[in-house]
Amino acid sequence: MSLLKPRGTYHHGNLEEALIGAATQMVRANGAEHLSLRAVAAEVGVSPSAAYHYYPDKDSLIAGVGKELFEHLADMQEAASSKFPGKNVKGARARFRALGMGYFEWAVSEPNLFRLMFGGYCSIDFADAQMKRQETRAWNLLCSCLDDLEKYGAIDPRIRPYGELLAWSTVHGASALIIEGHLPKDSFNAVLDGLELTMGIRQ
Amino acid sequence: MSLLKPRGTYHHGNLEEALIGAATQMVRANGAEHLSLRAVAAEVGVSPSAAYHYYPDKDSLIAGVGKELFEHLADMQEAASSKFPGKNVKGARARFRALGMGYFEWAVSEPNLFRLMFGGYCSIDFADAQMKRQETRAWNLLCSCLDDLEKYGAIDPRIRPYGELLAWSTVHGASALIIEGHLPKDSFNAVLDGLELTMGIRQ
DNA sequence: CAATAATCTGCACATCGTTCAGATATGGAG
DNA sequence: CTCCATATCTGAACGATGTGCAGATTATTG
Repeated sequence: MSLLKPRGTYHHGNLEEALIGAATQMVRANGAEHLSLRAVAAEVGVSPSAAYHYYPDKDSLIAGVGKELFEHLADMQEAASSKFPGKNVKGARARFRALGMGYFEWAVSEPNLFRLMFGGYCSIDFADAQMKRQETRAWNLLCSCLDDLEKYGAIDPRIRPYGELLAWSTVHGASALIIEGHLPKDSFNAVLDGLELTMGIRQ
Repeated sequence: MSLLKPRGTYHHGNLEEALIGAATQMVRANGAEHLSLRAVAAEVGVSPSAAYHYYPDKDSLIAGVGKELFEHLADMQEAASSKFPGKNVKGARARFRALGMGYFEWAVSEPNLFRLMFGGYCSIDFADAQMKRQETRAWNLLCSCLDDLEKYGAIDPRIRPYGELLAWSTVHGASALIIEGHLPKDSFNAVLDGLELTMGIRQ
């Protein structure tokens, strides 16, 4: 199914997903604050009103984009983590680093999408079951990585209970601050180094 | 000078600041994404075009709000820090905690303003000299607090070089994640506890 | 008091989100 | 195959928005 409706036809056939796809690309390029529902509809080859059959308003469309992005982020985290399957200290440490780096690189490479997800642009209910699951997927990756580190004695056990909270907050905060120009890009490596050092993560 | 232009008059007398003031209040209440330049002008008792004498477009007005907010944040950090002037470990530790808590409480009490500052809503050039100074003011508070901790031997010296970066990233990240509903509000205390623990900050 | 500059208004335009009546296609029942 | 209910989409319209411009009003300076 293509995004653009074949001309001469009346039914698109794939509108709901096509709208999300086009909206995602336009947010990616111009930022969520400049997204125009009319432009999205035009891009897909459909009248503006057609969108209202699938999304009650523009905010819902943006929320739809956000939901897909959170799935995508969880997928990426899984991919990053599974690149280092080693069942030993080295593997666990590599996974930790890959999770943090993956998060940051996603943020830096797609700042407009990252802002949409975390900047209050999309009104997603994160208590919602389906949404919770996506967040939990990524969260669990981090937890089990820390569990592994603990199992191998490669993390300070007094610190372990704070692990997920600290790691996510730090990595997220550094990513956000760097994206917005408050910190230089190359500081992220130092952040990861510092995080490993402070959490007592060692070879 | 009041915000509202006295009726029957032609010149406002204080438009530039009045616009910022009204805009700040409206962002505070409804979020930057719903700010209307026309509504701001109306609130101040002036025609929409009048605003264009002081700000070339709506984004610049929002940027003006942002600049003031960064000044305000630095002021608050100074106030929080100066509440604990003790020239000893206890004082330095209290300052560290107060800086983090102040940052978080500001974020939680004014999420819309916090988003405007850090969510990519305002296009501020943080390389700009005046802007740099405000950020540096807050940054220096953190640095000198960490310097004090080091001086009193209350922080792991190996970790010290990462201190500012880690503390700001972590506190900012936790604040942002909590505001957006990704983490529960009460997790911030744990974040601060964990931060002190991992950085080796001790009595 | 006169003239120049600063400040503000009124109107216009294109664009936007959204609504709604009605057009068009699809799929199932007879 | 035909007919009809239903899903899907169009077109025109409304009010609101950001912004530009010509000109009105006030302040300031000589």
